[in-house]
Amino acid sequence: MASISTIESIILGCLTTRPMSGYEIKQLISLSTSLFYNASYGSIYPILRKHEEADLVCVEELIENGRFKKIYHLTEKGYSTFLAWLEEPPQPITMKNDMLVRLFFYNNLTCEKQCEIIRMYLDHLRDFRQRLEGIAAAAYSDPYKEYTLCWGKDFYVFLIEWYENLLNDLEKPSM
Amino acid sequence: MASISTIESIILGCLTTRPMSGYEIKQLISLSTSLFYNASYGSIYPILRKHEEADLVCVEELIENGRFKKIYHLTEKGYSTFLAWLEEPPQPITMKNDMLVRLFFYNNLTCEKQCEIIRMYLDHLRDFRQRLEGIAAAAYSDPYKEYTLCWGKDFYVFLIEWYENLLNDLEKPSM
DNA sequence: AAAATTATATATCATTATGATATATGGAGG
DNA sequence: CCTCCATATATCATAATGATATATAATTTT
Repeated sequence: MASISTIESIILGCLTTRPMSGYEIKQLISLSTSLFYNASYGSIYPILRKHEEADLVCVEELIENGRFKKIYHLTEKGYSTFLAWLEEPPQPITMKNDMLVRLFFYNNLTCEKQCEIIRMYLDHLRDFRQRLEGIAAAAYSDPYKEYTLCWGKDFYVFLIEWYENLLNDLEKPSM
Repeated sequence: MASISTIESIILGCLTTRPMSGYEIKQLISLSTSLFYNASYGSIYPILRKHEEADLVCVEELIENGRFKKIYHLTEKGYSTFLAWLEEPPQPITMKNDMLVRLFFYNNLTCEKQCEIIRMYLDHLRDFRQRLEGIAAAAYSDPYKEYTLCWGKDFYVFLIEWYENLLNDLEKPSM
């Protein structure tokens, strides 16, 4: 039995909380898992159709406030497929972190320029962290969702401290 | 002037150290930036051709030990394009971290199963960290490459500590 | 009250990137 | 001698992104 992908699983996972539309799934992902796993409309809509064909979800078409809407419901097969995925071994973490790529090649830049960019980057990291801190963990339905929110906050604290140390190092006059 | 992408820049960046083949570029990326930015052959070879057409690199075709080889050299235009990229503002970090996706939906699993998976995951993280620690920073030509290696090690220390704390939390009998 | 903007909602598409596979040769070890 | 691994280039189906198109409802601004 061929296993399903992470994005396919996230979509099923969203539907374990309640039936919702593709648009609502995208919204939920954006303000919950997007920091560690994102998905675009260009993935979500085709996967929902694929899930429907595989009987993992079923569709309820309705008109709400004059607006056409497709509500996706998780089937039992969809739920058991999701549970099976949950127990599969996690894949290695991959990342797109171009600030570290820049740092890797920083010997091509003057020290002033390096520090200027890192200072700007730190501002951005602190801004982002502030926005994360603003999200109330209590808004979530269970402790696991709080844990992952907490991971995001901890990760940005790690990044900020790391770049602060780097800046200290670079600003220290070398011997 | 349209800017170049991060992968396109990494390839130019590799060529700032010395001229090399597509195969060598892939090798260098695999054991240096891959942790925070990876690239596959399916990206590298087409980009090298694109760079050649844009005069960012030039090609030296040769036969070494009877084996056909294309050595790519960075042009001046290629170097200035790379320098311009270095000063551009960094993009937000994106990630594929499916362990956190699993955690996000862990209310669907028994506590024993949760702990079992996290313990296995911690083993994997510790293994990976050990392998990272084995890479000698001294092998690198400049301190910036050491910094990024150090970031990788620090990131895995962060992850290990984070999941150790999580495991403690989950194993603690709830009131 | 009209206009503009934002939110809801689905869908598609060109471009980008991955992961796998194909092809071929040299070198090392059993 | 044969197998396996490293070197080396290339392509391709599949996946995923980011942007755009389309349309309507709700809200905010002028």
